[in-house]
Amino acid sequence: MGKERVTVIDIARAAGVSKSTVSLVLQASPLVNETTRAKVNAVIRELGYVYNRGAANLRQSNAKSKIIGIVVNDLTNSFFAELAVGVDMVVQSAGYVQFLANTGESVDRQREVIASMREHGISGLILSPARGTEASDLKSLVASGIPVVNVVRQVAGAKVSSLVSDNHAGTREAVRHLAGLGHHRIAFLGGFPDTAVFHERLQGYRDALSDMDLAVHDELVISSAPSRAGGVAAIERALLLRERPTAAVCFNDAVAFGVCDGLRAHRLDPGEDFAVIGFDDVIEAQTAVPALTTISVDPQGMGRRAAQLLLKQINAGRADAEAIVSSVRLVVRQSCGAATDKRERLSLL
Amino acid sequence: MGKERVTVIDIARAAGVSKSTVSLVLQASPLVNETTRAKVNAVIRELGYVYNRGAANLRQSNAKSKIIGIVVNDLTNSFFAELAVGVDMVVQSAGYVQFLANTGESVDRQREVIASMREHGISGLILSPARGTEASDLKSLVASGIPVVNVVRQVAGAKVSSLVSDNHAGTREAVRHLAGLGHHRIAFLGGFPDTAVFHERLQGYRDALSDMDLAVHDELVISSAPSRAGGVAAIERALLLRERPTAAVCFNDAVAFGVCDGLRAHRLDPGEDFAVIGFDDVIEAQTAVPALTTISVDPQGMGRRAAQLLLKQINAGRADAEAIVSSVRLVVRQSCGAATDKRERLSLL
DNA sequence: TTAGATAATTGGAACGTTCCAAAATTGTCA
DNA sequence: TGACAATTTTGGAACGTTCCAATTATCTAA
Repeated sequence: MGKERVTVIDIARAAGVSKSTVSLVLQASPLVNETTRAKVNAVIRELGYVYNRGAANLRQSNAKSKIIGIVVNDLTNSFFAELAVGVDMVVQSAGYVQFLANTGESVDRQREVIASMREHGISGLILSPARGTEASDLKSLVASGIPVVNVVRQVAGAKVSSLVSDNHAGTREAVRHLAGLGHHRIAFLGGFPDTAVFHERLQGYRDALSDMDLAVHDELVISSAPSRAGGVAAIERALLLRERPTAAVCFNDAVAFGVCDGLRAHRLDPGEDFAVIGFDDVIEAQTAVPALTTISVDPQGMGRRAAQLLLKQINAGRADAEAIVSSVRLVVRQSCGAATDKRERLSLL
Repeated sequence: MGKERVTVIDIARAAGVSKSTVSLVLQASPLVNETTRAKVNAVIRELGYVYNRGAANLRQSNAKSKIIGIVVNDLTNSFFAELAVGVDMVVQSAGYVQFLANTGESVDRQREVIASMREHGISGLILSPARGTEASDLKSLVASGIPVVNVVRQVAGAKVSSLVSDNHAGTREAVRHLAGLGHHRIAFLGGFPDTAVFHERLQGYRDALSDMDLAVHDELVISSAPSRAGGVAAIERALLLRERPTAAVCFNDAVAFGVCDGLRAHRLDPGEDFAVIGFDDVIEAQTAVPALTTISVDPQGMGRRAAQLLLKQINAGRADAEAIVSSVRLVVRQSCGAATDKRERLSLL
């Protein structure tokens, strides 16, 4: 039953008009008479017609496919899941649909999925590049005139727009806050040192220490995987130091949660005995115990802004690359030991 | 530069063959001579040709589009993010690409995204239905012969395959384990009571209590949003009871984490003073402190199996609906107070 | 050498839509 | 009523691919 497709021609026949008229109705063209439109629409519903976008954008090679691609490097990290949700929101409401793929930090996989998306005729791409992505990986894509917006990470030398958070200002503010609370041995924990993001955040940390006339101790910078497990590992090493730190700025929230876990495993109370600050403000940050003080980058908002930027470029035909640095703000909660009230947490219940 | 598309005809001209031959090369047909194939492939690379799938599956209306759709009801829940990653794995390696959309539990949004996916000619759909989805919402989809696999939640009366976890056996085993540890006031916390999943898990809880000759106290069943915040709320209410429970089986891991948070807020130590068991085994379950005892449903594995089931149906032309109940197992960690070693956690570092 | 088989190649037609130029219909006003 | 404009409608061509039937090139063996 219902095996063979209902086409625009079937509709035309049933409604007693030409296929061109049906096409105009489908595009909500003002050229068609109201009565005709109503009749055609009725037939469309009756026959259960479904529009064939493949055929459509075969003809209109300029006005593209209404698909935008989004590829992220780690979907299991809730930061990226939320980013994707933010993108989805604006993209949907603009009548586009999103193709989502996960690369798991593999540039090979990334190449495959981008190729596949091109074959499907995406009109734009939002990309959180896998580690090790080079400008050449994106070259043919941008050469073909498909707008690309990089998020979270930049790719050096690539002529594409980017939207990254102000990593330098973020860690800088975090360190200043901790120093203001009287800490002077502040660690920087987690993250892979071969990424630009890591260096930006680390530099913010270093600059803030200088600003506050505090010494920079290299042994207090401990890199690790940017994950919860990595956070546990990093704090373990930090606690082995002859002179222990009393506070830490973490590469991201996942690391910060791991650090809290590790502290507890040593019978230390995060927020009381040791101050912890994260980066990202993922959704769990406010409900965790202790609630996490963190640099808020608002992943969903970032996804929304990236999508808007991309749509702007798609509509503009070919806007030239712009680099947007999205500002961040410190959200003070319990984990840095400075919060004075519990209202924020309780209001969630 | 590079504005106009390179087509199969351009390739043909440049390689000195006909477009039909190029087409055969693209399909890796054995009919074409090795030398010709090599030459054509060289030209393809040289001119930077990209395959136009839209045009292709316009012609071959039977062999579909190599797109599979996946729509989930809450992508910010890491369970679904991991499910999507699992689906992506097998779908990618079968040469398909995945269209992912998030409904945020809205049936309206769900209707929109499914319609959009149909227009793009998906060859199959994996669906974790939004709350309130009815069989009629899927009717025209299955009538058109597109295979659908429901995951996590079933839709009553819908003639589609489904893959759900054995909810009843899961909570049953959890309760038995707690009873075996000597608990006899065991709560069931979290979840929306208007879902089938809730009832299945609740029934497993009840049946296990009966099995163990324990009384079923209705006040120990406290529903809430299936989220971390919901877990906090549920345990708050449980601790207000005249006769407090000493253990809880939670609707899912998110609730369980919230319960741990809530316990700590009352200076109770989860695992020591109160036993907590979750459901799902999300990735954080093993790294959390205390590591969460939970019913493992292996979200990635479930995604993989759902994708395999779907691909099987796509290839079979039209396999009839099958309902698979995926078995679950109790993973004992610290949060139920029964774990004897820390090796599992430490091995992660 | 050639008949017959096999291997390799090829030109159109077709898929379902949109666009274009042109035709048909309706409306307006002197 | 006729002439012109404005509104609606329409038939084909085109988009980039695959399929089919048919053609051409190459091989085999008597």
